Amino acid sequence: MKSYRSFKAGDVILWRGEPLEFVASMVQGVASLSKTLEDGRTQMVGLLLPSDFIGRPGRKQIEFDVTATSDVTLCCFDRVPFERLVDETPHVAQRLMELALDELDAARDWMLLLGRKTAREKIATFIEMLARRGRSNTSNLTAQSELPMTRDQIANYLGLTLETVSRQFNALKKEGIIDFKNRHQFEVKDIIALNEATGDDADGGVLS
Amino acid sequence: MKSYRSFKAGDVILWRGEPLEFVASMVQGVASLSKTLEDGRTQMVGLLLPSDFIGRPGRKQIEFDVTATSDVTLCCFDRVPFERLVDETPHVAQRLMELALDELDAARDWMLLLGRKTAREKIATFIEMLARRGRSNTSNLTAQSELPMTRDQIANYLGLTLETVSRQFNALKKEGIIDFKNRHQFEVKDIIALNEATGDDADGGVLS
DNA sequence: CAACAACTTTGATTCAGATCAACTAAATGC
DNA sequence: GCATTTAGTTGATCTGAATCAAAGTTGTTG
Repeated sequence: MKSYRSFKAGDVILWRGEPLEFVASMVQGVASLSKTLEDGRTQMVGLLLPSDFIGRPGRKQIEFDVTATSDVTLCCFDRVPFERLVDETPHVAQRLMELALDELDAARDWMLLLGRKTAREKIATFIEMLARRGRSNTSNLTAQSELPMTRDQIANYLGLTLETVSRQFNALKKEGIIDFKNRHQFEVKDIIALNEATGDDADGGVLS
Repeated sequence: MKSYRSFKAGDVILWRGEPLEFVASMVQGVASLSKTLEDGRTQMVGLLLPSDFIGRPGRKQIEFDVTATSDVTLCCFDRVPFERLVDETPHVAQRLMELALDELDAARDWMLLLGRKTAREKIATFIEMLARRGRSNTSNLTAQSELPMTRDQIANYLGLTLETVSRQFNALKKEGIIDFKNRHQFEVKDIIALNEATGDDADGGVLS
């Protein structure tokens, strides 16, 4: 009923349109949801971090590709018995609705970012999100965080090119707002300036 | 329990963060969901057409403004008894989940548009969507459709400026792909060319 | 550890779409 | 039906980010 599956960085976990045989919970690693245009331009439409859920109650297929961004472990459940469980347990159905609404809110925040934010604002928002959501597991207090993707993947998430991502990271570093321990570990040095750089309402994060 | 409410074009139906007193179904008109940055840049994150649902099962507030784009009539239900109905009727809860997943799919398609499509592709996608979704009520066969928003609102929906919207509409008109009866009535003259101009996979619409 | 591949940075140049600025057409009110 | 306002078009110019083009780094593998 329950099984673990592993994927290497770069592996495709699910293709768009493929029948969904299982639902899953992210155990470790980072995966991305992405959509592609005819000519190959791609846009990530979601990130899956540990504890996130993969699956669509009542749907037999998905409208995007799911790809392992880093090495990934999933905890999988067969779809059919899982759906039976959902039908029989209102509490679980309710929880899934909450998750769907959270994803919807996240998608809409990202629409604002993609449609209206400058490259600098996009990068600042992305860093701020990682610093908040993907806190490194050793301590909750250090601002040291993982950057779990390549510049190219970040570009596809933010609707930019990898060159622009690189330039904006280095601009924020030069200004002393962030610092890099190495290419995939960063630290927020000035959270106030970072928040200002996102373009969001000052109280946006506090209220939500 | 059930009541009708009317709004004039431009009226704000709900503000972000406002407690949700009611849920509603769109009876007529068009409303938009939008988000705003500190400095006033705004991005529409959804459109509500007749028969669409306003409300968030289990949530007491919304994360965006809802504004009447044209004159709007809503059929409203008090939130508390509605939630009781949802809790007691699995079938209704299931239907709401379906609606949420549809919105999520729509949001993700729009993320691809906002992040990766050119101005021309955005306009073509928008027209194609209206021609498909908002077919004029007199006949299902004519390609005559309503354009239920101003150039400025369209720009906020597509992540463009009104000038660019105007230029791209006129470019498509000059190419004979669409034609305008007046500013708010258009007709698709060449559906093949329009589809090509969207940048989507040729089979995208057929499979979904 | 050398050689190779993958990723990142940096610089020069270009271009799509934004911005600025008139001007025109359509609604709305008196 | 004329005046005023609001919405839309069109042109000129500017600019942020894309594209093109090397180098420089880091990581991997025999």
